Amino acid sequence: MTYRFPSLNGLKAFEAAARHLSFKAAAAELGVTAGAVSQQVKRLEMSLGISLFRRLPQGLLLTREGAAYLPDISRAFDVLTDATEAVAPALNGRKLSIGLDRLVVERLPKGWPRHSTELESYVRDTRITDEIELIWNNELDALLLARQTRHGSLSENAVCPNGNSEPIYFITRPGLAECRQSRAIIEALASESAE
Amino acid sequence: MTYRFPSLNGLKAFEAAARHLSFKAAAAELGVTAGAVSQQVKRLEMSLGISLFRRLPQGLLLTREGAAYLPDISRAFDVLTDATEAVAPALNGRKLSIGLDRLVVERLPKGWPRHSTELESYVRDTRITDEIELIWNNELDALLLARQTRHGSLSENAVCPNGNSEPIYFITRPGLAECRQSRAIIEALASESAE
DNA sequence: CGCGAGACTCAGAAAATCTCAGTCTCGTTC
DNA sequence: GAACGAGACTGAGATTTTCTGAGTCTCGCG
Repeated sequence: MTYRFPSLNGLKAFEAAARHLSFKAAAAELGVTAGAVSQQVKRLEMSLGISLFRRLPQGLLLTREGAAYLPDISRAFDVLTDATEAVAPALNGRKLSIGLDRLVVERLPKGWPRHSTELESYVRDTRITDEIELIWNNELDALLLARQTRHGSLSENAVCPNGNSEPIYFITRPGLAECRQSRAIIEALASESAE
Repeated sequence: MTYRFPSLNGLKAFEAAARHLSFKAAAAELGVTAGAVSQQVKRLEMSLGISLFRRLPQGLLLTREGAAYLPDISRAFDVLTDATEAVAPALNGRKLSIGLDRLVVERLPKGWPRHSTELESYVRDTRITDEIELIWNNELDALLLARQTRHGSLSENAVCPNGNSEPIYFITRPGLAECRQSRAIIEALASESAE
């Protein structure tokens, strides 16, 4: 099974331009300049060998082909966004699942992360474990370990809680390393006073 | 309406790799190196914040998320290919519609393009007209004109039939200018002996 | 006739992507 | 259990794609 379709960026430009019937508006939506959209659409038209828009002085008009193409492209985009949202909900406001090893649990304040209203809003649940596997499985978002571990290409972040020279290791998938949630947790850990 | 989805090239790599459960095979299918696929998938995983594959020594395995994601992505790709095929059938073996102006008709052999079995397989139909509009409408693929015309950014190709110093102009959409069909027609025109 | 809006074009800048060469990890073979 | 092969990974640099920015063009309007 091998698919034939044109440049996907071109489709994005086409879809937006067709919705707005304006390259300028489409450009604003996509966060690029109008020239970029114009070029993308032109390239798409060339690769398809048909024209999708009629350029009239009053503005754009879809050709018959363009009008026929648009709904299908929109539908495909819907499928993509829905699927993406389902499998990887936008990080906005999502809480992370954290695994803690036994040693770490002893070093954290009682009731962590519930002891802090701020932290609570970043952490969904915790469980006691040190299995790196669970991160690759997406069953956990991150692990807090008291000892260093082999972790392949996961992201590791050593944090020394306030007044303590023993670091705690924050392990997570690369994609989560830089998100607000991770930052907040690491920062909170750094300033936890040792028990 | 604004869509959220990750790099579309990354999705292409993911889809192929997931079907083959092999980056190497996916790379072969996509016509790139395995390293490129590996990088694309990794970037996709990072942008989603989840892992899609488990990398085992025996090969790849989809994670639960990867497995959930795949069918939707495939479906979206199906929609895209079908839509594209519907609106712009692959040029392979497609015949062009040509418009001829009156003067050109007089200068072509009787029964053109039927007089040549080769040409016949490139031209679907002809009609007498000189309206550039019809090309932008996709109602015609090309125009053969005896006189030069303003044609915006359409592709123009002047051909002098054998032993004739008056050129015939072959006008078409940019995307069709270089295809086999256009080339064949232009070449045939060049060697038509004048009436 | 001058103006404004929006699309277009072209060159160069910037970013994304690919290749290439080399590494690493396993599993297999002898 | 050492050598080997397969396939995935990595990083640097090359290549290709895409974007920007400035300037042009067309058209409608006052």
